[in-house]
Amino acid sequence: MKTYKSEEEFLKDYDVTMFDQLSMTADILLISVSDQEQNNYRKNSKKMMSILLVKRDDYPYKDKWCLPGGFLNPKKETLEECARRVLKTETNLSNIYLEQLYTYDGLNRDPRTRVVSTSYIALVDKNSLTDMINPKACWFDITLIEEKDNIVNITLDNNIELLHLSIKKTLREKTTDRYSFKSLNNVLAFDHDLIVLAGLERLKNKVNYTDIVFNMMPEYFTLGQLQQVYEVILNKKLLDPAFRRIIKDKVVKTNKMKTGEGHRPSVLFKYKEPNNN
Amino acid sequence: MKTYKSEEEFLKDYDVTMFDQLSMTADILLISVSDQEQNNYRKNSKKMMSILLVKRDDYPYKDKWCLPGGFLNPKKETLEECARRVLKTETNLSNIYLEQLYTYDGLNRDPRTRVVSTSYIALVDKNSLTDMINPKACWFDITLIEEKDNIVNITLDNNIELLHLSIKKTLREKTTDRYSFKSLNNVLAFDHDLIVLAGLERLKNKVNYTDIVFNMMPEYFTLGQLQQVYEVILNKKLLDPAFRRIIKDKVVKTNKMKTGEGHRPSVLFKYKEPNNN
DNA sequence: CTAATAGTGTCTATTAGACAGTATGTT
DNA sequence: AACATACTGTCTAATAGACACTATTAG
Repeated sequence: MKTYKSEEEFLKDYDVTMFDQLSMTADILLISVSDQEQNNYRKNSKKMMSILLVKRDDYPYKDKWCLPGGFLNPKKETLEECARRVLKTETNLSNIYLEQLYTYDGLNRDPRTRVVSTSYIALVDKNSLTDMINPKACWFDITLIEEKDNIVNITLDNNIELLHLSIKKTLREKTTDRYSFKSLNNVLAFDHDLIVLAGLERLKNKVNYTDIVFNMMPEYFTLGQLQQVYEVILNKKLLDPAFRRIIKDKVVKTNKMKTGEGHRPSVLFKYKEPNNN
Repeated sequence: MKTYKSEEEFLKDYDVTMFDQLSMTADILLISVSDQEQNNYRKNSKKMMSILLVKRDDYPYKDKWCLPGGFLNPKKETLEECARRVLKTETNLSNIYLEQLYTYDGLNRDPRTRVVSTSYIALVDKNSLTDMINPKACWFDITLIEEKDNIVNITLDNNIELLHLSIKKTLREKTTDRYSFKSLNNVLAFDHDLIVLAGLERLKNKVNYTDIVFNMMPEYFTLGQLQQVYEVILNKKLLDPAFRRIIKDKVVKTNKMKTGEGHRPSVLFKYKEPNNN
């Protein structure tokens, strides 16, 4: 390999056709919270986080599950547009909340050729789109357990198959928040095990200082439902009065009520846009 | 489409040129905090944040300042390795703290061809490497002013030139933290105006819940110096007792002192690794 | 002595956590 | 009436903000 003494020298040598180029993909971690049916008519349905996976029907990684994703057309679209195009074909939905997560670029993450993937988190309210999913796509409920030796176990369940991912986290230089992730069993195709974990952690963090949860909520919701969504994302119980204090400025009461639940009805709320200053 | 019996067979047949390809670069926002000389011998030197820029001496954007960066060699290196290689040629330093910031992929961000850039934040203690900089590179002190109409003005000063960037922020869907950024005057080459702002905001956020500042500190430092660095990053004054409460678990007292400052000497501290659980 | 920063004690205000209580629908 | 959740009041603990005070060096 020729070595360059400066960036300028490197660039001077540059010729589009001379230098190797590469392919890029956009991969999407589509996250939602689903209701688990309850046997007791009185009880509220329990919530679980779930993500959408697609079964690969061709090589490489034939028959493995992976995140929806597709190759970027560099002439025509941005990565986010690419992600939206893929989501459209998978879920038939537009106007989904999308946020860039991380760019994965391991040298051998794709056995075909060098492929760099920019991953996106997408958030939806699953209950408002159940019937529009591509038949090859499937929702998996998530159970995430953090072992104390920095190993994270993630179980994915679609009621037919159970996938068990196991990922090792190693702390990096002077950060307290940056880890190297390594999948111990590579259950999903490519490096998608890592994208799943990174996405869930990002969501967990951002829930506390942003309003992104509301992208996973229907237009009208009860505070109980909202609290359950927070609880399932944060993976811990919250106390009612504290929760209501925290979200009281983010929602507005409506004059609608949710009734017929076998217990006291509750007021339906809407998301309230923050005043911008 | 032909079907394959194994991944090996598939890969043998696979043609890389089947998909459109593109070029990638890694661009680095190298941030440090510098001492501003004081006329009064008694006073401590004031601190300013500064970033490293390089003057382009070729087209496109000839004679404009830009972030150090370079094209990825897709056969041989990851984006982070590419960033480290570029940093090595610019600052002659290895072992710098690097963190992926964002992937920029506007269709026309580079007039030559489609180029997607993954940007990195790099943090250093500038005072321990002043003499090893590439002569074409130059440190610029930063002054950042947030106007109330979501316009951010950034002044970059290298004691010879003054650059004045102006960027408009527009809030996106249900987030409270995600903005679209648009440069109003494109002072730096490519879309580097935006990378600068995004990097500074990221640093400001992460300072509160991570230990990244210590990547910008010398091995031994006084709490006064550390506080000044926090203050210049957060762009506000902190109260001494509160600051000391917050960082007391992150540092260890040494038996060294800093003397000869025209006032009471202060104890030198070191960074203390957190216990991992 | 003086200027300037180093460093600490303590009061107050704000926020988070905990618990117990009341309210109100469905069956 | 009983169940289950909705919703609120209030005490306590923990944390953040503010201010005032003492300490210590070079010149």
